[in-house]
Amino acid sequence: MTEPDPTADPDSPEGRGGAAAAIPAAPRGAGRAGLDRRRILGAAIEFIDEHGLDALTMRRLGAHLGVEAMALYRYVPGREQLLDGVVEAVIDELYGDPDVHLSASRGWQDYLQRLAHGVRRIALAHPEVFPLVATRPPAAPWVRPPLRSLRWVESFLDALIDSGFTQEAAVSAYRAYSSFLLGHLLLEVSQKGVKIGTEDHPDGGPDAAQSTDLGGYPTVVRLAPLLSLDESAAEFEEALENLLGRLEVVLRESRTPRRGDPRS
Amino acid sequence: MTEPDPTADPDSPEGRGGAAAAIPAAPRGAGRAGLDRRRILGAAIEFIDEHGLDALTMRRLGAHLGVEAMALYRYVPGREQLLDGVVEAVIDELYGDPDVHLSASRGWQDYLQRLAHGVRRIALAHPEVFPLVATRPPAAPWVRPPLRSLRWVESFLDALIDSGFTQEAAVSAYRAYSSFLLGHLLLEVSQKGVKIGTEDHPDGGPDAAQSTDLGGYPTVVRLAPLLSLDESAAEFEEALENLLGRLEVVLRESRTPRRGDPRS
DNA sequence: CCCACGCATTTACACCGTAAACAAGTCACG
DNA sequence: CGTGACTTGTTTACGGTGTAAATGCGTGGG
Repeated sequence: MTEPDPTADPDSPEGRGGAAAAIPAAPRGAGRAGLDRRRILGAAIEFIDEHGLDALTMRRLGAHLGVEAMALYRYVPGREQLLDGVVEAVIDELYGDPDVHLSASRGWQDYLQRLAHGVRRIALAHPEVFPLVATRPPAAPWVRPPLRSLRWVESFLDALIDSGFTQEAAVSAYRAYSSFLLGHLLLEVSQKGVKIGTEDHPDGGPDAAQSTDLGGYPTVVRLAPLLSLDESAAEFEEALENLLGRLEVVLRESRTPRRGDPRS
Repeated sequence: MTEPDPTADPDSPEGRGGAAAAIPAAPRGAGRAGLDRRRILGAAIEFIDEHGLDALTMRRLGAHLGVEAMALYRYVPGREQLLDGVVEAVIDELYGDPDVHLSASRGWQDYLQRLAHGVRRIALAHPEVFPLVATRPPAAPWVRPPLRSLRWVESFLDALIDSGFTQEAAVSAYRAYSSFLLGHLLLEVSQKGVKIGTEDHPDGGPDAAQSTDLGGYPTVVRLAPLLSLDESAAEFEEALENLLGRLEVVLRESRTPRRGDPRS
């Protein structure tokens, strides 16, 4: 069952072997014994995925781990840093993804493509966590969401520069790529979250007037089926492809710095 | 003074007449008398802009208005809804922007361009508020950040459809446009917030090792000047232009619906 | 005059993050 | 074995938060 449906989203948590979904937080056999920073972060991610970000509380997370809230403070300085640790841990799942490489051994396009899908996989696996990635202030001024860790930025820049990009081009590519990834995934995740998140409308009135009155917006109403259609995967692919194409142009232009001779 | 510098960012709060910067919350002359939902929302925006989102508390906002916290509850159901009201109010500043039109009277490209810059102006004017726009769950499943209000979505779709886009093309353009705007502005705002936000490093050691050890990231270190360069305005313009170009292609193709004849 | 009503305050409560004191292992070493 | 230091988790306590409920308090109409 769940045989590989060709129309399925390749980055959705169900449509894949499960990489980048589970965090190997508690490799020990037993569950209860031995607190640990990794275990705490893993539990926090699990908790957020399950109950939402607002529900995460030191006390509740403690309870979830079978421990008192204050116990967490021995491994985490405070709640803010715990959240920082959460986004770091989530991003670190990239290292465990066999489809994402740190070096552009098969060309920069392959590198960027794999990286993008890896990040998307993470975003879809942790839709409640991902907004954190976008919101939390970055460590260094230029390391920005969603490629938070310096290691990935380094890898990104190296990959492009090794592939022939100038330094300027690599940096501008980093910016374009980051903003594309962040925007697209944030939007996609927010839509996902709503589609399943809030299904509580217990006031089942007779004809149930929708939340807001759609009265004055005929076009929106008419296009509602199209608007609520979920073609995220295809759109992502297309936008990504477009970005890569754009970068290719940049690269080609940057390779012939002065000579007006593309030689066709 | 502050004469129009050609290199200045046209969307920055200082580089402009001031539209979309001040919210006309309290048109009444006096300050203290008469609470009011608009006044509360305006004060909340002002407060967030000034002290950051985390600092916003019912009690503090009350104090800021010269009133007790519970007084706010007569005009706002609760804190969550207050924040919803804040993003709504911020987005509503678009209506007061003379450079942004609700209809594409001068062509859809002009419309999209003006809208994008209008939203950018708002984002830059309220960098602390804008992440809220991205994070808050949308009212309807398909009305998503950053074009939260149905009225703008309606206007957007109408503008494109009136300009010859098919319904499908208009919807997909809406998605591409939204995600572009959101991603770019979120990144830009987050970078802005850091650049000025955290200037507190009172531990002025002798050689002051930067926050994290930049040891293992030579490329990042080498490109730091480039990475911290702020060319947001130009990048925004370029990415926007590219998006418009892409949409133009979509439009052209969508105008020849079936004939398998691109001719050449 | 008075009283009802709209508006702001006061009070109260459960919950939050976290500082500080405390207890309960665990382990090295004499 | 005793004993002290160290690790780990708990208890207690405090100030702050969102908000329900009761309380005051002008101010205008009968």
